[in-house]
Amino acid sequence: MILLEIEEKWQKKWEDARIFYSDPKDMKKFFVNFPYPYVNGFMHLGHSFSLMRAEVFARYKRMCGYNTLFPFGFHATGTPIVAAAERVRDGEKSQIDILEKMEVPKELIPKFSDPEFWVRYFPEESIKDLKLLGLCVDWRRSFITTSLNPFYDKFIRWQFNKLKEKNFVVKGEHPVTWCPKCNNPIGDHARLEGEGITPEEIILLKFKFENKILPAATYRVETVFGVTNMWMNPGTKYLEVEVDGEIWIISPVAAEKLINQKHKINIIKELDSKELIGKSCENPLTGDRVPILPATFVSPEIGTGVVMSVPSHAPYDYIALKDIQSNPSKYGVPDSLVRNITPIPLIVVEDFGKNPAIEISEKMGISSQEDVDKLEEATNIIYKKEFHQGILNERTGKYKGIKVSDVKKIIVTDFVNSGVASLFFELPGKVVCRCLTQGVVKIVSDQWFLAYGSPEWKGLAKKCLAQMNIYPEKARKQFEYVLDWLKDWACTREFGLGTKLPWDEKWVIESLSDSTIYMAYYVLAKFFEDPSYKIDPQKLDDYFFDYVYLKLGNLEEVSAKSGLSKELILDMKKEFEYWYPFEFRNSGKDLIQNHLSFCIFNHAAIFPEELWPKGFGVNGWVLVDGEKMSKSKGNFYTIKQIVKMYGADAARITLMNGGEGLDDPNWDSEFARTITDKLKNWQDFCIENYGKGRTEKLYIDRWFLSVLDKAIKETTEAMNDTNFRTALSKGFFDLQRDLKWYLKRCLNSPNKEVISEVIKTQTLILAPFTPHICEEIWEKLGFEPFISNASWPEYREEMIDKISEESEYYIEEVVNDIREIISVLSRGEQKSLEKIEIYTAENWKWDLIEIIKTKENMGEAIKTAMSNEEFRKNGKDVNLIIQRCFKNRYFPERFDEKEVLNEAKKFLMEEFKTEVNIDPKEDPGNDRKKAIPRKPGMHIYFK
RNA sequence: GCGGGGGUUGCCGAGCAUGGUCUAAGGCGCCGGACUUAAGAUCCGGUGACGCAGGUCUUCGAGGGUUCGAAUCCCUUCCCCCGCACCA
Repeated sequence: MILLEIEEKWQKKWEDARIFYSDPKDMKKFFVNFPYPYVNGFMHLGHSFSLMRAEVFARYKRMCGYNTLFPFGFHATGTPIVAAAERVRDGEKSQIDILEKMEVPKELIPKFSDPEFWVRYFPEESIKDLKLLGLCVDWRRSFITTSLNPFYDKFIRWQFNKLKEKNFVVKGEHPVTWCPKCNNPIGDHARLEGEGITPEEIILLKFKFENKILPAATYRVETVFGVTNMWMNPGTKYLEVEVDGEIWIISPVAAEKLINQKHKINIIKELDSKELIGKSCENPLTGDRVPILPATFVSPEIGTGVVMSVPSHAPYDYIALKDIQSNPSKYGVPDSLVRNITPIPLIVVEDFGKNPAIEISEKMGISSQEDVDKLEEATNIIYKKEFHQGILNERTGKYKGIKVSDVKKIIVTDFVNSGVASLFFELPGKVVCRCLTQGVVKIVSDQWFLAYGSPEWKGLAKKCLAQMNIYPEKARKQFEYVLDWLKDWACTREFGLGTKLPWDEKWVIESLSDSTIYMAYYVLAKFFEDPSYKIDPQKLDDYFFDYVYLKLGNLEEVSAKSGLSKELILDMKKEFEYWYPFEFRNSGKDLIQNHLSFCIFNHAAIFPEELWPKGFGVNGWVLVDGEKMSKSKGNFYTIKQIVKMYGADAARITLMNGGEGLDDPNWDSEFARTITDKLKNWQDFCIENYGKGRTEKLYIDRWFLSVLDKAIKETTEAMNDTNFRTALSKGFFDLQRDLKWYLKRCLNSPNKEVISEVIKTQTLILAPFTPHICEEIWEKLGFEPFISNASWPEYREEMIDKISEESEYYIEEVVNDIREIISVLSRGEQKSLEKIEIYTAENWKWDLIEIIKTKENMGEAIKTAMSNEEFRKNGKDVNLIIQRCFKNRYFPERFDEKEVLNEAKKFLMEEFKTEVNIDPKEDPGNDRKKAIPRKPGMHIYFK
């Protein structure tokens, strides 16, 4: 059963009482937020974990006496929605399927051909779903991004003008994976094929051929010193092309690529490779003349279709060369041309001989250039080894004696500067756009960048990070690394929803760049989203945001320009000054390397130090019953579905119990299914027991109060560190177990004060996790609504009582010992007991422990003990006790064992359903002698 | 390769900072029992091995070391996961 009715009831009450509508007040504040979701679908389980961490923290802080703000926006910036809308318009089946699978009402689907409809529809639906979860969000502040929201649009323009003023926006060019049809970069998510593939730099080495250039493409520039010949594919056409004033011979595909990579080209004529094969060209570095030979492994699709041959270090080259040397006529070249070609060793690696490619080919038994799998493997092995360990030999001239990994960059720069080489970008694999077009590399010029690579900006960002709380602290290193590693970020696109770049309106600001400081916008959204303020966005320009956010300009002027009253403007300003900066922003760990770091950078650039972010939380990715969530696996759930199946409280607590830290949290369906009953039982228990019970005080009451206080302490610590699973574990599951033990121990007759205290505390601890049922309990117990606004239980050091805990632990151990003896003796058979006799340790044994506990070591302890005559009488036992204590470094706290046992006597009798005697006069088995402090002797009699 | 995080008893997952009550919490699963006409749920007990009196022996990726004592500290080694971007 689930608790939908109760949930609805309280959600309505919260809304009616507007308790989560947070306004500035004369009290300490806490601002929590969460990266707004992209509105191309419903919110799902994947969002919900990160979200719930913000939610639980917000509720917790509220109970700790903070005026807490938790706003929630929606992100529409970027290309996916526009692209998806286009696909709907084109009637593309796969896209319509996606919408149908999401359970979008069928009749609405045609409307999704308009991007604006997505932007209206999904935020509305998401808000409904999130309300079902019982979030403590101030919904007045919700908004969408892009120019569809003119206020936000103005805000982003302001932000970019600020960045520009500080020279943090710069112009430049960079290579991207590009779709020629969509005329846009193809991000990973927009690919049918080729995820993770990015442009790689490859070097074109300009071999001279007649007056022309034969550009050989290679990842291994350093091997140019060992070239023995060139390879061209005998079966394909080549082109003679004018490239930047030189004549190049390259494959047709390569010519296309050059156009996209900012080269001016002009095709002169087509060439048959036969016109070149058999002739020779000149190595631009060594001046050697080398023959051009045919090889089928050369692909015209990759690089330039021209490959240099280094048989000493490249297995492909070696095998092809061997093929051709063994049968030149088959390849149509004269024997004289190839007979004398011998591999030229260049790179020295300890474990390899002179010609590693030959060795490995022989070892792996590679016989033909068609044996692609083995050749790839061999190439990889050699490449890795030579790159990391290889040292260049004398043939490489001035690079001799240097490690390949150290010298590679230098060589490239040298070659490019001296004009013998040219940079080129290549995709190391096939990329296919969602529109089915194959991706290419394009060098985008006139591109605007956020200069995250700038050292001064990095400096500010690092300073910002240093003053932040990172939850978990473990993730800080990751942030430090990212701040260092980030380079300039291309912040504009030619296509998609968003805000236009204020000074260059052909560009739209890209989605990760318009979402960096918008937490400050929530503060104003309260005003912008409320039409009764009659704010005209057209009148709000930079001067306005300057005033409200940065205290620049003067009120008179701002009021005059904006047409807003001074009071209103001051209210906005005060609101901002009250709430900002934010204390906690939580997201998945995947956002560390972009969004969260960008957030740091942009705050550091625009705002003064006191307004920099105060804390980030990051977490892993939700697993569903141990498996990755995915639509294809059929374990993909929206928030709506989850709430329907399990209820909001169950969903919330299941999420928070699923994990913490950077590990992937796990949604446990079994837990979700069973937890509601447990919560319901708790409710019943509370109602049944609150304010009832005996007034007499027992040991066990003292014990439980101590345990309760410890639980509060540990739970509070966990909550403060956003370790919510630990908090649940200590503050709910452990506490419930202790409660059970307590009830058992007091034979179901709890002390009135104690039980009431526990009920109250436990319910308060649960409130951030399962607020609905806790509200219900709170109300039933007669407290003022709302528990959401009640105070988190306070920990009181003086309630911790070590002696009670010790003595209770003692009882537990007595029970365990009795059980063990019974089980050993009964050997699986059922035997009934006649009686149990327990003998506590004599007083002198306790005295002994008091004396030896302060001693440094065993020797000293024995010495001291034996100086006392009474101990000396029992020398053997004294020795035993001392040994035990020192072996475990454990000296029990003294308490009256007999008294404790006597109080627990009824319980023990109940537990073992037999007679129990404590310290009986008769001791036929001489069991008392075996007793040591905290470990009584005992004798068990069977019938 | 670079950077980060990990390898714990059937599984999940604590513990490791501050070495000793650590055979190592808790959950799940499994076994036994109670309840029930029965199933489910719930509750109790067990769940490394051996043990006819509360004990003994063996385990924390692997190997070595420090220590009276190591899951915890040090060294070596193997393996796994995540990120490395132009994007939500």
